[in-house]
Amino acid sequence: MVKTSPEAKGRTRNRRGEGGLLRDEIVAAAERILEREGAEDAITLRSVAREANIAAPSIYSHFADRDAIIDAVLDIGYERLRMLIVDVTAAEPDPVARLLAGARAYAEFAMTDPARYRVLFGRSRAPEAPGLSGPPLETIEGLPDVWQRRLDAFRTLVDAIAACAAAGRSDSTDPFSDATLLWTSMHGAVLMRQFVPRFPWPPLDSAVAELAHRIGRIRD
Amino acid sequence: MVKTSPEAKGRTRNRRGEGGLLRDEIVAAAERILEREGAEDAITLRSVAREANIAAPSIYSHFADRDAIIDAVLDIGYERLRMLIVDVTAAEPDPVARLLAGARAYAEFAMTDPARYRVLFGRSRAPEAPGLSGPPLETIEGLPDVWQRRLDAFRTLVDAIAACAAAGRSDSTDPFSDATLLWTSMHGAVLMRQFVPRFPWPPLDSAVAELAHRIGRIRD
DNA sequence: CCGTAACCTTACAAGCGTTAGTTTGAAGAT
DNA sequence: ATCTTCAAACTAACGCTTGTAAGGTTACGG
Repeated sequence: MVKTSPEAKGRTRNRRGEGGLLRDEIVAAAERILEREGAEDAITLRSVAREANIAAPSIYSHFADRDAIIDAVLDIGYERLRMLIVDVTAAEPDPVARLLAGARAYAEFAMTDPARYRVLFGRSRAPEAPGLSGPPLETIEGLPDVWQRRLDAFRTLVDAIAACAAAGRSDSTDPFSDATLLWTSMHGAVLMRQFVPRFPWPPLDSAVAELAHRIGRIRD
Repeated sequence: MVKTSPEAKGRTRNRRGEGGLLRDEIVAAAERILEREGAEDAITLRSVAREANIAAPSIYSHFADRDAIIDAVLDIGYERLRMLIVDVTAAEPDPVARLLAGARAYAEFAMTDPARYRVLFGRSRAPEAPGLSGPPLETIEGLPDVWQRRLDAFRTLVDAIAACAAAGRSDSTDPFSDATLLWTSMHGAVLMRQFVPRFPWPPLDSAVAELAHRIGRIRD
């Protein structure tokens, strides 16, 4: 019997050599679940399999285990965030405007897709990727490759503040420290908004702008 | 059969009317698990029962369900934090010193007991307590009683900034907004430090002091 | 010595990650 | 046009943990 219906059980087999197609569908399914359910542990082998209309063990052809799926979701997420910020900042010639645009984009990313953001930057389970724990490093250069890519957005932030300072628009004497402060502050701002939505929050945009100005020491 | 507990099975029964004793032991067990495992979902009925050397269903005499246990842990946690801040700030006559002391205490609480802090302010699962979701409110006065108590520490922060402004030590014109910014910023600072321990973080104390100064608009 | 508070054992249905073995059907060879 | 092969999917099942229901036992206070 030929199954062409996409909803029916079982999947029309991929062509030879195109098994990788399913891999992408699995990740996409995992992302859909994450966005819909809003919690990382809603991503189970079986839920992903259901979502992708697949038998659970079929996943093992493409991923070593459950964590590998989540890692894939993570990588895509970090890349998406990086691209978003690059896109938004590249167009801005003015350093202050660039800083603000980047910060706003970061915050909006977090609020638009809260579950994904929480997985990216607040994963509760096993942040035991090599290099995540251990003694603190002198510079982020010492972090493993995975984190180099993951913290690319942060580097953009450091540069943005440094550019403001170089242009005489900011009093920052330590762009790295100030970027760190600004980054974590925005992190807290978006997470708390997600956690207590009914709190009388000021608009996120103005909060981000205030943080950027005060922490980034922007001249008025 | 594997004995996971050093204690023999079964519990010496409490006296009549003292069943409440076990209730406290259950909560204590849950707190121990949370601190040891570092994740909220390590608190299961059965893990708590094991930790308390109790049969799992015995918990139902004292708690309606799993969530009720966590709620109890939450309530204790919020109260502990509130007390800590009250203790630390009550002794300080100088408003700026009081602000700094309170902020530092908050941050230290979060770093000393990371798992508990995350459950208090970053609970991933079902923040569906009445009033947590829904339309945003005009003031925090509209939040339900549970959250009134829970946000007591925040009120202290608003007052502290207002006191600084009143004493001419801060340029804040909107203590509520500034307190909000400062609160969420500290939240982000501690969470990120927990999430990426190897990042070359500046000392938490100085980060908190910087945030308090810049966001609280403390005069130099 | 009874009633009942306090705690117990047993059991169930779900759901999980994972392993093992089997079917299917398109690609390439004959 | 037919056969062969094997990647890509399947079904079945194991062993585990979970929350919870139902009902049994023990020993203290009246």
